[in-house]
Amino acid sequence: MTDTGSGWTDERVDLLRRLWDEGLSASQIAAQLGGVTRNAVIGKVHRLGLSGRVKAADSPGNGRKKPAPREAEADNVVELAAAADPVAAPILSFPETAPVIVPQSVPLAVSKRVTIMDLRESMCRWPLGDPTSPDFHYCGDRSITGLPYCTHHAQIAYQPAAERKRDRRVGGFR
DNA sequence: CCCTGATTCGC
DNA sequence: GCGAATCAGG
Repeated sequence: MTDTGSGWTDERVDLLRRLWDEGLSASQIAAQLGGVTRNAVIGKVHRLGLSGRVKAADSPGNGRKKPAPREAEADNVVELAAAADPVAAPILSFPETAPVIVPQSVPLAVSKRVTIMDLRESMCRWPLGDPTSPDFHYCGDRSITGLPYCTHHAQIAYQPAAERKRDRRVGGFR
């Protein structure tokens, strides 16, 4: 079905160009493209003659910092989440189908109830439940560094345009 | 240890 | 052309 794996199609190269331009790291881009490693991305970037881009506002130095987005008032959670993650914003304001993603289904009894207060930079921000409900929480799994979601949810959130049109699995937003 | 991009080089 | 392995570094 279309190209799901690697293979630098025009679409993928274009996406690579835009993301690299936006300042995303090679690993972040690789995660979104899917089917490729950061090495592949870097290699391609160099072959395309795109290196040395504009410094991205990023402090990958190391250490435990990042205050984590807080100051939340339970009601604008979705907006706050989007604001905190420019990359996720376009997803939440998603056109076509899907009106504001408000996945729901997970049995609250089993959920870990990771509220926005518990969220750390390295935790998946995939929203679970109704944002207006006090039960609203986040996935909380280890997120792909730099991305707001874990590998599982990143795949759901970032579907390449090419395959997105044909593949839309929403049967339950696990 | 986490991560970053750069380079090499067999395929 | 591609990208894993490697390198050099924060």
